[in-house]
Amino acid sequence: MVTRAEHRRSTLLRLSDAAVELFEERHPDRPTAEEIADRAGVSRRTVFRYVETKEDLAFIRPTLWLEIFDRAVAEVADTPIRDRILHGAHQISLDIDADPEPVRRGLLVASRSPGMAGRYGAVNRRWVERIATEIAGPDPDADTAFRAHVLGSAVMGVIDAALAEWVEDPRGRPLVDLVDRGLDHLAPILHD
Amino acid sequence: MVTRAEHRRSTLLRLSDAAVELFEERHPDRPTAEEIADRAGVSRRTVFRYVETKEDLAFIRPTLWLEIFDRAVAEVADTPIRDRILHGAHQISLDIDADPEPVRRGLLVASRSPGMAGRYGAVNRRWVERIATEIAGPDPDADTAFRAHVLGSAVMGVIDAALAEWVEDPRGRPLVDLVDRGLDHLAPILHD
DNA sequence: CGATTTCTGTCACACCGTGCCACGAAGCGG
DNA sequence: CCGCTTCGTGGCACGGTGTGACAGAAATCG
Repeated sequence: MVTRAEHRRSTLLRLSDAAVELFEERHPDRPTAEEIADRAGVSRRTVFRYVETKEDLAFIRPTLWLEIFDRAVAEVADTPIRDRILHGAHQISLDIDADPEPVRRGLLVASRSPGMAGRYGAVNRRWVERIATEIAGPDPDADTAFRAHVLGSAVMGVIDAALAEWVEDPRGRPLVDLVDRGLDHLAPILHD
Repeated sequence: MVTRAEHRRSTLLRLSDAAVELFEERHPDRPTAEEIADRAGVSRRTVFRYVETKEDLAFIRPTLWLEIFDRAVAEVADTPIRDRILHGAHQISLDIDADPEPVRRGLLVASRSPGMAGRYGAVNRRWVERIATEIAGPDPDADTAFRAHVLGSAVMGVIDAALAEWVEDPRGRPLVDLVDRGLDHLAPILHD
């Protein structure tokens, strides 16, 4: 007997893998929702019970990272902002290292398909907001919120650039190192 | 007799205005492509000769800003990066001031519609790349490109935050001032 | 002017994303 | 273990999207 949560999670990852495979095989065309559904062993209708558009299936894992980040940040809530972000990146890296290939291939597919830039941009923006609230702290005034948004975008830029480099060479430097190096560029302005 | 360039431009802006109006009227529902086409006085088919998706019609003006930015930056090509960006922002502000309402309403519509966050994210990303290449200069090495991407995201964050504040109160401080203030946060790290 | 290129509307088509309904399997209190 | 409820699913139908193909009008060019 399988719990509902386990079942949902495994179906989601099966859909994700099927989608990434098919987006690779069909490039530059795109698979239909039905093909993805068939390969994952579910009906077309069910696909849209897991994601809003089929393109979202390429970013399932990066989307799940938000939860990891939340938990990680909560663990070190009373440390400086830079440490919190690094700790979050570290926990995410551990998750990636457990099985890097699907992540890498998903990000590659995403970066090549123009139609996906939009959906990936949406994930990106959610991350910016998340990091900005982390920097702003509770009840920020207008100026603090403004500054937090700017720094949030900058940190997201670090993560983006780090991921882009890591995707090209997954056997190279660990993702955390790349993020660490990127944050160095922001060191003069990144403080609580 | 109307030149082709003029004709295309006026059709595009007519589509943009029709779309913004209808997205406002129909909120939280969304107008169909056919309704937008009818109001703009063209066929549904023609809409998709101007934009890839109907949601793009809310950002027509921000998209056109890229051209203004390119021209402005070229004018002051030999000044420090901060001045170039400020000059670009200044030229864009002049364009906005000529007719601010459509811009403001478009951005408001865009910020409220979840489906649009994605498409707006795509525009956002094009801006990040554009600014990053401006910062990186010609033939950047890997480290320079990495740093440029980080700073590009940060600058985009400034513009984003400035636009968000300006949209809320268009009679408040001019957009250039808001961008200027935002760039102050990046001053310690923003140099050539 | 005629030849050519660009823009348009019409039509047809595959596909997307969603509401609705019925059914089976998981969860839960007794 | 048993009934009742809740959740996840497939099937179907439907309005809507975005695109290829084609033919005609309008501009550009020589």
